[in-house]
Amino acid sequence: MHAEDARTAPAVAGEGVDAEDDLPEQMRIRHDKRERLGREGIEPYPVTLPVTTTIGALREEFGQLAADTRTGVTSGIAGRVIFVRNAGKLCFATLRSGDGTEIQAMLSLDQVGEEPLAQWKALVDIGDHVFVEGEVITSKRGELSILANRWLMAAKALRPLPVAHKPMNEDTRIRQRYVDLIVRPEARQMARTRVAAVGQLRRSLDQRGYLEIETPMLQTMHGGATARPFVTTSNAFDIQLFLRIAPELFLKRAVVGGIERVYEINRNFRNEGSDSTHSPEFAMLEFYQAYADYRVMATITREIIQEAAVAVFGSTTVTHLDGTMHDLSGIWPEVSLYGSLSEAIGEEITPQTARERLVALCERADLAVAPTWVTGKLVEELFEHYVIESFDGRPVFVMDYPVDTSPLVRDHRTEPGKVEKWDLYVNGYEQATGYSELVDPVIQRQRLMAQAELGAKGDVEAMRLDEDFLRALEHGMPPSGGVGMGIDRLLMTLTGLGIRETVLFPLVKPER
RNA sequence: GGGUCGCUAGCUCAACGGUAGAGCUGCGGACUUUUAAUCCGUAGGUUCGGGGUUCGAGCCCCCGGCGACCCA
Repeated sequence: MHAEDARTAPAVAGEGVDAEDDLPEQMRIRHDKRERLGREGIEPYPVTLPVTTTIGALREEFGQLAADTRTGVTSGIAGRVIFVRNAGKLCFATLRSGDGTEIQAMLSLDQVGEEPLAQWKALVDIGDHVFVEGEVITSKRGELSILANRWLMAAKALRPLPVAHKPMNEDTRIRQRYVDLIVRPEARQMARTRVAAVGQLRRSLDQRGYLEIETPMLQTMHGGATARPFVTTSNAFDIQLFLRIAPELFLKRAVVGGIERVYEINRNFRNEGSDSTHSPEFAMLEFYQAYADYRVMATITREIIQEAAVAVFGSTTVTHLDGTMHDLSGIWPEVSLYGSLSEAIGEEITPQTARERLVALCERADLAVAPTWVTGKLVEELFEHYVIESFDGRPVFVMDYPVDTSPLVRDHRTEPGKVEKWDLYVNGYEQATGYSELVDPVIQRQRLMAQAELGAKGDVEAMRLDEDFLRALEHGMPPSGGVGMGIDRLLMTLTGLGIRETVLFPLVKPER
């Protein structure tokens, strides 16, 4: 009969009805309930509700009451229905607020009346936001409850929640984080852990006399890192713009200008793929300090990570979500990049080692080598292949990098061919990097010229020759140390989760 | 980039190439102290999309989409 209607009805007239009919059964029913609420004079989406307190506040004030207590206190609270237990003349529902605190609503025939109780049973689903007003009591089983004298819909949910007791598919969790946040306490906790950690980073740097600034995300020239940028356009200026890959060159301009301790926490964008440690957009802390070198910066980096751990866990021993404990206390070991690699492969590797030899070593290790790679890049690849696993996840500072992969870093004060740069590795990934910054404008120009040559040869990751940055350096930049630290990766270090769990709404391919 | 695996009801998962099922959720009923309530009854499907093989495809083959893991 329905099919008959659809066939004979005019297409336009039938459209709305068909769309409704195409909904899954459970959504259709919730749409019907929304309609019925309106018909029966219960606003499904009221603009305001007579809320008098929060679930958390009631928990705090009355959390310790003995079973079967009446307080004589009347409160109005709102929350999302997460469980429903309806009996004939007495209904229970667990309400939860956004901070995760919960309270039980009780609706009894004699308190709330026949029609409101029937409407509650018929129209309230798991997932709805409801308002309940009544006396604060504890049930016979001791559960803190509101014994309702009336209820109102706060917001009708048209989609059913997933089953609360089976973990959702990971992809769905990420794509529909709003659902993940509703059903999974760990997801809500991550949002708060992130705030705790980032807030502490700010306090740690503020206490050390740093000034937080914001530098351009839209840049006319990308620089400060070797990475492929996202390209966009300014219609008004009719010019090509880049989403920044790093704030480095602007923070250094600020140091030139006299902001001698400066930092920024903000997003970088790199036009690359994603995996469990990479995301095309990621949050980054960069901080620069005049009259400091890379060793000073390493110490500060260790301290602020430890302080973040204490802010989150109350201890420098962090507990990952899988229950494992990781000790971040004390001084972290340093290893030499070239020294540790030489030891690992049983052959002396130096900045002077011939390119052919390094290529041969890479091939022996089954590492794919691009013909454009400079010797430093080959050494870094070999290092990542042979050495990092031996760190066993513990934090390690890897010291003194090749000059040809680090165009913004000062030459090592004693070791030719190397620069004063470290990478901090934790759990096998790069957590932070620190430099003694290159401040000699003549050498910086040479380095950027070399980058420009690579770019001319087609290296899409090469840095550009930023004349304005060089002009700034030519005004004199004090000797400085600088650090870049991944915020998402700091959260990974603290929680043991993948980057897509530390970011609330990571970029995912559209579902089509 | 390469390899392996996965995609089935709102959710989590089954199903030898032969009538697509279960639990929870939903719907109807009973129940005034429940805690993932319980009991009885019941509905719910474009098996990721497109081609092919076959009497017959969720399953086999090809192309594509999305994802996970491993490798480089």
